[in-house]
Amino acid sequence: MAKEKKLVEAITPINEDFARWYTDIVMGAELVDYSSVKGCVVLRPYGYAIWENVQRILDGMFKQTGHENVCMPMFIPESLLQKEKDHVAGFAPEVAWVTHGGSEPLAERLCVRPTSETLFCEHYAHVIHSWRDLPKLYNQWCSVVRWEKTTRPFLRSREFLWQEGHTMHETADEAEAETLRMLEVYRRFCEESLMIPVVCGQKTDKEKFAGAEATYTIEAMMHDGKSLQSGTSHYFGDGFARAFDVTFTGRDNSLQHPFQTSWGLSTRIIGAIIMTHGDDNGLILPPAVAPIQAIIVPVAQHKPGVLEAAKALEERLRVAGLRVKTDDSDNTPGWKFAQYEMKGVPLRIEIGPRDIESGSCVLVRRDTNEKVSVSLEKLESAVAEQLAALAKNLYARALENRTNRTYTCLTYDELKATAAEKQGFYKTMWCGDEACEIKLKEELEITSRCMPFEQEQISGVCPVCGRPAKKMIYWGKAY
RNA sequence: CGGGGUGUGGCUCAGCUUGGUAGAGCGCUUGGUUCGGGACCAAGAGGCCGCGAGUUCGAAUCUCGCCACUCCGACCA
Repeated sequence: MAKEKKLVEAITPINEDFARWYTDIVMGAELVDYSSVKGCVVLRPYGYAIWENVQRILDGMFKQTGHENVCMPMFIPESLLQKEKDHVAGFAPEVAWVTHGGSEPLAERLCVRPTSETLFCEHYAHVIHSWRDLPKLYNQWCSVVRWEKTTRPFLRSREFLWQEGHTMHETADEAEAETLRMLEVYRRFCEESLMIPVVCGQKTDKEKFAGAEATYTIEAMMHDGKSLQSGTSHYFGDGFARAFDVTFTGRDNSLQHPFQTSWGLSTRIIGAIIMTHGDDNGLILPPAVAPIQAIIVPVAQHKPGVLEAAKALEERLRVAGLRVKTDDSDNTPGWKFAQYEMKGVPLRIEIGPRDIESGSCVLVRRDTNEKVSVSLEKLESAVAEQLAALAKNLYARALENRTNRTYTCLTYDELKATAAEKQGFYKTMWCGDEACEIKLKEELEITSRCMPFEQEQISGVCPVCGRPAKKMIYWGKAY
């Protein structure tokens, strides 16, 4: 009993205070540490390793779609940032400025990039001359800075890591297709690697990216029913190209502006993983990005043969291509169990004298806590099966949560009552007028999440104003 | 940027009301016994009480200012 009490004290229960639970997990699983600059966190080895796995998988997908990585400067001269007026209006309030070099004031202050559209455009103007130079399919992995007022690890920090893809195309159709193609890459990554179901759709004009013609999003629902924009893809038309004077000679020998896209996914996705899959015992990591996919815990490791047996399992699984570790520290097995549950390791492998005698080991799934004893001969296949089953279950659980928390509302009163009582997606029709969107934000404190690609005709009218509806839309509260 | 909370060994906090030798638990180090759900015993190390001014013979404690972190809102990826 005393032991159980201690376990509860270690992490705030998820349904008691979700925000505190989140902070407990982030610190307890050793993902981050705070630094002396507000909103700038240290990504510790375990947290950074998750990001490295995200990078590796996504980068592979980008290579398959023909994108090349580049590295842009981190400073943007003020005059360059100001060339596209919607863009600068959107970002100006939250940029950090460099005003001095050493002790000398700079002739022109430099902004620390909040995003790199302007830098890419300046560069594209130099390297794009002919339709034969198109498309340009670039991506960069970097950090950007946005001087947020309040901050939370992964969800909202002043400096964060991300990738930003920036492409230029000969035609509008081609650029629009690219925008949607990359959104689909994000969807596949989230659903197939992270086991997070997402709603794909378009943002309203109010919520779209500063300077974009259209913004598309993948929205994920967290455990508590709040929404998290997990990746975005923007279509710019030729607006930036015009503002930055990017031109090329077309097939018909006329001077034209290329059409542009950009798309990004950040370390915020780690917040999504935590808040989608975690539970009262800690983090649960999808196997594809787990730094350790299986943790081997030797039991009674001082007894002859135990550690050797554990190391033999580790070696076999490593050869089979798994990220695996043996914890041979002198902490007790119980301590190790709790520790790796906190860190979200998908599978635990216990091996002790009893197992060695019977030629087996014990596998324990992090999601269900199910224990199975497996013959050592079948180790590799059993581990693979358990990991696959866990991944499948993570997706199913997350989808179930989203389904249970998606509410269809036909009238304003119904929407008001639901938004007041239940956290989730509120599915309604919408007339398309921003006035209705603003009203919902002011009166019900909900914002539009997206207009899903998969549309349904759930009624004929907008519940806010009663006029004919154009689209089905999801509303919610967002992180 | 608005509202709340908190700053005391690495961590969680007590002490402050009523000024007078800086404490506890956990963690850490060393040695020993343990090991199938957060072990136990013993001996140690470790603090300019967030920072700066005041008041006072004397400040962790009282006064003023500042800073940081954190939570809840508004905004973003």
